[in-house]
Amino acid sequence: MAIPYNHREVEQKWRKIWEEHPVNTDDGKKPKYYCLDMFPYPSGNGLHVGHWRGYVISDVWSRYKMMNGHYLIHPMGWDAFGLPAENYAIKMGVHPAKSTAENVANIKKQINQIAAVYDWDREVNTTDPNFYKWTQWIFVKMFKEGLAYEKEMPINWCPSCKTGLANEEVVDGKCERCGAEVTKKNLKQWMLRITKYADRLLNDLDKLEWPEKVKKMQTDWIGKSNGAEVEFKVDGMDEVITVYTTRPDTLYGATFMVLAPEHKLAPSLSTPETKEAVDRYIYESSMKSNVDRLQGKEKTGVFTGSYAINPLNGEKTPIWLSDYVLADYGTGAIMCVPAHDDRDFEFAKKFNIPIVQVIAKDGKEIEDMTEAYTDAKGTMINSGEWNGMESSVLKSEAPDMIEKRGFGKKTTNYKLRDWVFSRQRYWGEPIPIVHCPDCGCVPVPEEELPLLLPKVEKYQPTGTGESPLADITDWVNTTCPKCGKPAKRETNTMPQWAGSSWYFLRYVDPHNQEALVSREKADQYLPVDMYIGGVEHAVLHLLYSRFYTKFLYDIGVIDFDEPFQKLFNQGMITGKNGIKMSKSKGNVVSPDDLVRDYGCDALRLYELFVGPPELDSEWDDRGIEGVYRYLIRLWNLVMDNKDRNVKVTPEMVKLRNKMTYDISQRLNHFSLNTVVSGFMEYNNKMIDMAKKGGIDKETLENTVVLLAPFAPHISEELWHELGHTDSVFHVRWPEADENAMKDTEKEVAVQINGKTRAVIKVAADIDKESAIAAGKEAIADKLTGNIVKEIYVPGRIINIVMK
RNA sequence: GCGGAUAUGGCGGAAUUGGCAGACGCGCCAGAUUUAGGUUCUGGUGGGAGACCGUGCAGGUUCAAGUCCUGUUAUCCGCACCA
Repeated sequence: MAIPYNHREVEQKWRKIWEEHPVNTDDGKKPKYYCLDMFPYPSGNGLHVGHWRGYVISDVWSRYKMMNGHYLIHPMGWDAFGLPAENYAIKMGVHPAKSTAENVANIKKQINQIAAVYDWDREVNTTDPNFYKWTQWIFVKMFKEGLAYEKEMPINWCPSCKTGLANEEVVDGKCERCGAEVTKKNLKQWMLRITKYADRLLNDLDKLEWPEKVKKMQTDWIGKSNGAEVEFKVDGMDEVITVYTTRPDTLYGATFMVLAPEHKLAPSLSTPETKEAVDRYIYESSMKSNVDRLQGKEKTGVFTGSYAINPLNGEKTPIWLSDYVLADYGTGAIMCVPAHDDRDFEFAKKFNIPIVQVIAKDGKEIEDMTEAYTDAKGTMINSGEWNGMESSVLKSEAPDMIEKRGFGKKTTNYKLRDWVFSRQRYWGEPIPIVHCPDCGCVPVPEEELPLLLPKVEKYQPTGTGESPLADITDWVNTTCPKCGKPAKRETNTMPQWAGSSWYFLRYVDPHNQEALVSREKADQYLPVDMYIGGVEHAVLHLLYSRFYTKFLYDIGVIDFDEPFQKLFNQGMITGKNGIKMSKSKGNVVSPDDLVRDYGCDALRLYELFVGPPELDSEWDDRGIEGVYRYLIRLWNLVMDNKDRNVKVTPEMVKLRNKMTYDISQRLNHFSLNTVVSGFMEYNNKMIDMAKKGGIDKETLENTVVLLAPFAPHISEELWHELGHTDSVFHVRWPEADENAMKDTEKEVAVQINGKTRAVIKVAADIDKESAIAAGKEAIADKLTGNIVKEIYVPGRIINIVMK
């Protein structure tokens, strides 16, 4: 009796050997392959089986690339600055530096259980001064290029986290982190001019092999629209209101105008009769929170008493105020065409404002309009000189026409806002700026970076809009790098996204003291070929990283302007009934026990086997038994047959090639769940074959090589049991000989009117007539009607159509 | 409201893209081994006595539909007055 499979022994043995003799080596000749995991925030809760999934997928893919002759960049690091780490530290009552270090050590231990081929020499940590030196350096460069600027403005403020937030961090009017309702607060903030890159961020999406869903989300977030700004004179006043519209073709249909209550002209447009109502409306709007404003479905508004002159036809249109117009988009004022816009229609109906149709629907004017006609399809009517034009044509030509006539201009607008970059918190990179009374904002000289985050006793957020750093007078008081006079340091810190926006560059040159990354190494190992992680970063981290990469390209640090060529979003692993795993729900499954009982290899396989990798999957512990049994059966199969000297038959050759073909195909399509089921299926076939007379060594070897990226330890062990001394990971990934896997005989279903009546075996190269004849013979007793049609799909189906 | 994804046995899920629905696994049933339980092994397992019926629901195209078309429902995700 051979030795039974003991996962613990096998896994411990190879873990140690691989540590001493790494399998991923750079000989300077192999092409690189950079496969990146989204680096984790080192949470105190440790890993659950859901975290494993992405790491297993990326490791399988990496090892597969390695066996195809690549040198891997497959690193891991820690996104350790930011709110979650700080909130955790506050909760536990320890300094974030301490809790972060502990959590990193703990999670690293857990990640090592996965047995991924991470190159720990490349490890980075965003809180390491040697790392954040370069995070600060990039900020200084951006400041010098005019991309980082200070501005006082109402920003999103989380009262629970006591810090400002970027637009991207506000979800449904709530804080992305803690769920508290976000309020507005006037604060002087550091901003990054990401809007300057809006067009490139949008257009370059085309170059990327990313899930369409993510591209769409970024496209929508950037929100580009083309249209025109049109100037309306205010009747009887020396004022002009500029509106932005994407539908200048409907200008003749503009029967009123609405300004956001925050519009700077709003208070001055009231008349003595309307003043009270107007002032009250402006005040009430200012008191509403974001959430209230979104929830108020019924439109509200007030007439100012003033009129604007439509520049095309000279007609007087009433000017209203309403909070359905956003102050910070376009010009904060719109022209309203109730006949062709849903919102304007609703407003006009409510306040009895005339509706003028200017695009004919189905060639005519609509009587008793009950909803707006919003398509730009149809001929223009009621539109003076534009009558008879096609609306879609006019829509694209009108901006130029308006520009020529001198009352407006062609304009492009974006929903994307500049990035609010300061946080009023302790645990982040200090913003390397000195405020000098004479010189203004002066960056810390590059050679003085990193500007260290001072150690403090009190790191709790103040809630006043100032960072806890403001209390450390020794640190705050400094001298101006430019003029040498007394000056004060910026006390805000950077958001968590600062480090994660560029960390992937550092992995290829993590110890460089002179540069963020040397140009040689950047050219050699970058960009990232495959990026694997959850979809939750679709518009946060992934947009910011693209922005940073483009900036670093522009200033010549790197020679590419997109960081991640391919992106794969793995689905979430949930608890029973699709409930997200969380400590509070008590449904967290820890990988530790499973590794102990079934081994790393079995858990790796099961992580893949639970379902299609891109979809969410419910975890069920019991299923792991299945893959574990498979490993035992494979082990026994190899052990029982490795020394039998079985004569190779064409069947074995066929099986081997089919297996190679199937596994490779599925792997290339990222159908990793079916790869695992494929291994089991072929294993059952090999066991049958072995029972009947044996299985040849070459087929066993081939199996073990194919399995290696998925279950590295057992594969390595069996590879050596099969008589090899070098690592299985140095074997080249096999190629299927498609000729050798062809069947000489095929099973063909014989149908009558699409219903299977028999299954026959025919020669694979049989001609149509013979096949049909053979089929008919097999079902002769059932051929009772008139045959109308006979269909033969080679190697698959014979269908006799009978009446 | 708009956009996207998903829907297949008791359960997770397969289905070379229009060609034998339910691969593979879990669970369950029976048998063998075992003093017994567990492990392991062998066989069975969509429904129905049956002809047949079966891929969320209703139609359609086709010799043939889980797959294509039209409509519809449910769940999840994203966006949400962006003029």
